[in-house]
Formats: sequence, structure tokens, C-alpha cells
Amino acid sequence: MLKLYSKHPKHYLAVDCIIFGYDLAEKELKLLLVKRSFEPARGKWSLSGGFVQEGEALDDAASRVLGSLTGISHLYMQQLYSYGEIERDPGARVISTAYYALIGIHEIDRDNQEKNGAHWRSISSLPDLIFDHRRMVDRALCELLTLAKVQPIGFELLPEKFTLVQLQELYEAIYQKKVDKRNFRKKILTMNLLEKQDDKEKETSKKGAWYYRFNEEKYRQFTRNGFFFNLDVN
Amino acid sequence: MLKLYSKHPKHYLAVDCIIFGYDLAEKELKLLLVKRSFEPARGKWSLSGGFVQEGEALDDAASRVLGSLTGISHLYMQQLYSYGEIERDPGARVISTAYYALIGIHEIDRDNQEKNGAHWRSISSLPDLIFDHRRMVDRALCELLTLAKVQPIGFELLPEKFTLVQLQELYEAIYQKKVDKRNFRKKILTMNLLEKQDDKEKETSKKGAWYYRFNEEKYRQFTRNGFFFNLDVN
DNA sequence: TTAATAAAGTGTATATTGTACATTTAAAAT
DNA sequence: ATTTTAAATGTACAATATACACTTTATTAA
Repeated sequence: MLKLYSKHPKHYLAVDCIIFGYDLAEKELKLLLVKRSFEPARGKWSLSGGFVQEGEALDDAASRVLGSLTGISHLYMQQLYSYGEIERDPGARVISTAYYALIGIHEIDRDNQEKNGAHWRSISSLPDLIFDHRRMVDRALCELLTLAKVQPIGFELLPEKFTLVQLQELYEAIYQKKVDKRNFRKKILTMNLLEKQDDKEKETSKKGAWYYRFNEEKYRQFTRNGFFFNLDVN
Repeated sequence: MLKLYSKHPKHYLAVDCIIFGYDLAEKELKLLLVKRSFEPARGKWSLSGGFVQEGEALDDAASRVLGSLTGISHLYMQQLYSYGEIERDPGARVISTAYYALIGIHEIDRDNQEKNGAHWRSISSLPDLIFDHRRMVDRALCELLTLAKVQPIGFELLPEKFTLVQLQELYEAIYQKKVDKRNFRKKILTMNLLEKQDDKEKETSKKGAWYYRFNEEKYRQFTRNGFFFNLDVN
């Protein structure tokens, strides 16, 4: 039973993580990148990755990599695509499954970040990346653009409590497009997924902006009843 | 250089193919399934798959599997998802990358089909499948439903020349929903992607229905100019 | 040759949704 | 009390989606 497949070859398997963060202050999407700590390409900018271990599920490998870099164990993470070109890694033939994660940029564990040589880099000015990592990033970005329209994943990039101004700025950062304030608010509010809080954010204006909270439970309930999230940015 | 990664474990890697076909006569979506020819689970219904070979890219492995079963070398094929649970295959720890393919059901090579014990089975009455193959199918179906709305992939399931009736029936089969004939035609024709032919299909009616052809070149051109395919089925 | 049959083909009116757009409100600082 | 700054708000018009039924064409049978 143990030798059923033994005539077939085995391969190195890795995961690589595209970690998106949103910088509320700079109103910019960012990526968490690392300086690679081993050969080949030591010292070059890279996605953070790791080899899949014996007895470790693919998702678990990605969780492990994400956890060790961010210090967060449960964050929004989805498999993106598997890259299986023969020559993609000059060190050896390695198949890599890319995952992308969404994270509030300030939730992150600073210590692990420092320790692993990780840095947030603006999407609009990424450094050169090793191997096929740039292609992975481009695919992840494309996926993000597609999904943010039809799934409430934007909230993963914001703190629990956020203002409508912040939410709108996030979408403007994702789609690189100014959005009409009244129409945006109408769309998002008529979905009945946001709950107005009793307090205001008062850093950026005298008047202050009401905090809102995304109600995931409602979203799941509405979805069961045939509701589709849609926040098309004009 | 060859031993850079040698402390890391290696794994069996497979591809599994979800092959969709559309039966014009029965107006039904079908899957090409095989009876598995080796242990474990010999003789059980399965997706057609195979192990990734040394020096073989992931996509090439999928192409090889698809080619040997259908006799067609270039068909519409996309990577779907990689399944990396430890216990997913009782024979050994195997990571499998699923691909889905779209094919005209009658274009297929009968000989290879017979030889490999492959059979078309209606989506609505699939047999039990081995391992996690049912999950793969469900994910592929979900992807098909998503994509058929926003990409002209339906045409991959039809012959080169098809009638509007046939196209509509295809969409009705995919979405399991009756569609208004006039609205459907209006939508698809105003996209200017179909070219009316000079001949008619006369099997199914006395009057006959005009043949049309999808112009992929036009589609690519329109897409470059910001056009988005959209055939939302009400 | 005429009539019956069966499926293909066609247009319009109404409802819904999306878009453009400018003023008022609230709170702090002077 | 006045000024300042950003937040909050509603409506009219355009575009799109939807509902809906009769006419046309070619064959077959009377």
C-alpha cells in the first residue's frame, strides 16, 4: 500500500503569500515584502514563502508562513494559483502555490516583521521581485479587483470600526478612481450590512465622522436568501 | 547549487481534469468521467488525472492528460485549484492541482474515450466519485457559472457554427433557468460578436434557424478598447 | 394547390437602476 | 460670534433591464 505510487517522481512544493495591507493614513494599498534570507537570490525582494512540510496541508503551510510573519493566526487568506513552470526557481524545480491575504496594516506584529526583514511597500512602486513573484502579485491584484466588487472583502483591510469616508477611500485606492460620495454611500448603506456606531472618528475633522461596523452575520444571512453583494465603482 | 533545498521534503504531485461537455441533443451539461484503472479505488468513477512528471510543467501535465483522453491537443483549459489535504488520497500523500476544460461533446476522439474507459455523465446525475473529486467538480461548476456570465466561454462548448436557439439552450442548461428569447437575443446580438452565416440548421425545424459564428478576433479587439462581455441570465 | 403545422424570428412600453450634481450641518478654533 | 473644515444629505434625468405576443417561414399532409 505504501509503494502504490512509487514509480512516480516527487517534487519540492512551496507556498508564497501575497499580503495586502491598506494604509489608512496614506490611503494606499501596500504589499508586505521580505528580503530573502537564503540562496539563491539571498537579499533580494521576495514574497514571503516556505516549503510545504511532510504531513502539512497546503493551506496550513500558507497559514504558517503568514502567521510567522504577521503574528496573526486567523486572517483572511485564499489560495490564488499554482505555478508549475520547470525553470521558475533557479535553485531547483519547485512548484509553488500562491496565496493572498488581506490584513489591516496596523494590526501586524512589529517584532516578527522586523525579525523577518519584512517591509510594507506601496503597490504603485514595488521593487523588482525574484523569480515569478511579480506575476503572482499581478494575478492577486487582478483577483482583488474582481472580488472587491462582489464580495465584502474590503472590510478585511480596515479596522473593525471605520468611517464611510475611510471605506470610500479604500475603494478609491483599490480601483485608482475617484468615486461620487453620495452614490457610494447610497449603494453601501442600502445593502443594510453596516451598523452605525455611537461614536465618531475625530482625528481628521472637527465635525467628526460616524464609525460604522460591518455585520458579517447579516451578510451570511442575506446571502442565504439570494442576496449578492455588489459595490461597483463607477 | 543542486542541494540548496535538499533539507526540504518532496511530494507526489498530480493533476485532475474536470472536462465539461455540452450535449446539443439532450440539452444537458455533461462531465467526462473515467473508471479508475489502478489501485487504490480501481474501477471506481473518477476524474481523469495523472502524476506530474520530472521536467514536466503543471500545465503540460494537464494538457497531456486531456490530450490522451480526448485526442484533442488544444482545447480550452484553465487551472482551477490545488488540493493539498494530507489524507485526500488514501494511496499516499498527493497534492493535486485541478484543471477544468470545455469541449464540444461530439468533437471528441471515440477511440481514446473507449480505450480509457471514459464516459459522458450528466451533471445532474453524477455517480459517486473517488477522494475529493466531487469537491473539485463542485468548484469547477461554480467557476463555470461565474465565468460564463462575463467571458465568452460558452462558445467553447458549442460547434463552430451554432444557432441562437442552441446558444440560448446552452445558457439555460448552465444556469438551469428558462430565459426570455427576445431579451437573450437582444443582449448577445448587440455585443456584435456573432456573425450570421448564409446557411441554416434544418434538423430541428421546418423553417430552419440561421447559423452564427463567434468572432474571437472581434472580441479581443473590443476588449482592448474597454469592452466587457456580459450575458447575465435573468 | 391549399391548408395545417411547428419552430424561428421580431419590437415596444414600463420598471428599475445608475449617474450626475451642490448645499447644509456640525464642531472646533479664533 | 465668526470663521473654518470636512461630513452629511436628496433629487432629477439617463440608461438599462424586463415583461410580454404575434408574424414569418418552410415543410408536410390533405
